Amino acid sequence: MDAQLRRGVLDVCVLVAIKNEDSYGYKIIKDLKPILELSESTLYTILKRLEESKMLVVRSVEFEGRLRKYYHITDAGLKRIEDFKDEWKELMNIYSFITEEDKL
Amino acid sequence: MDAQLRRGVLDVCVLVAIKNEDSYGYKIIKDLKPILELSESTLYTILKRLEESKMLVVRSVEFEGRLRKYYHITDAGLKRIEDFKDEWKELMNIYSFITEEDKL
DNA sequence: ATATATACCTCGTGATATGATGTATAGCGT
DNA sequence: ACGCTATACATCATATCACGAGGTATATAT
Repeated sequence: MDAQLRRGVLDVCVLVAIKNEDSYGYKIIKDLKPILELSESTLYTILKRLEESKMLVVRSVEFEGRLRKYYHITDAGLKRIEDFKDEWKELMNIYSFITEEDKL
Repeated sequence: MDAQLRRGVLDVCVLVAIKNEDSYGYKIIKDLKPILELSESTLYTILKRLEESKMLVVRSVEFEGRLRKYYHITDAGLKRIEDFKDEWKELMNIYSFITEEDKL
């Protein structure tokens, strides 16, 4: 998929991935794999940004000798998902423009 | 609309705006206004990029003492629009993921 | 005269995704 | 014992991109 189009949905997908159950980096990548491939460097960048913008909070847990950072969505994060749905409507208008003009 | 989401459709909208009839910068902005607001700096950046990637070709015309640069879409430009439609299908999958997970 | 519309252009900035690279542990096969 | 793979985190450099701010110039209307 086009890189630009992808960027528009990346952060929302990550938020959705942790929405119903707190999750951690490695698991998020595996869970999203069927929908959207993303590398670790990409994900951790996004997670950091989402944390800075207070859309999620982090909690570190020791698990089998390894560190795990569990991410939990905040109200702001939930709102981001809702806002995305509104933006999608605008995007549908643009899509209609693209396909209808194309028919002429 | 979210900046990232917007980026995914900007160049395709510009291509569609010149698809059926050659057009020039100022006119493209006015034509796209009901669909998508874009500034001159944004548009000219996009036009230059689309020219560099050979999705359109340019022809300069003197009109009432002012310079006009008419943009004409190429086969590569038309293909870009078609590719976008395929990408849209992928994007719809992602959208379904976002809305369905959200229901749980 | 001045403001507005037309029409182009460039530069600097901030935001972003991504590959490359690094650190460290657990577990499994040979 | 050794190497490999999976797990799990992190950082840095780079390239791409939209956009505001600012610049140039002409025609027309007030």
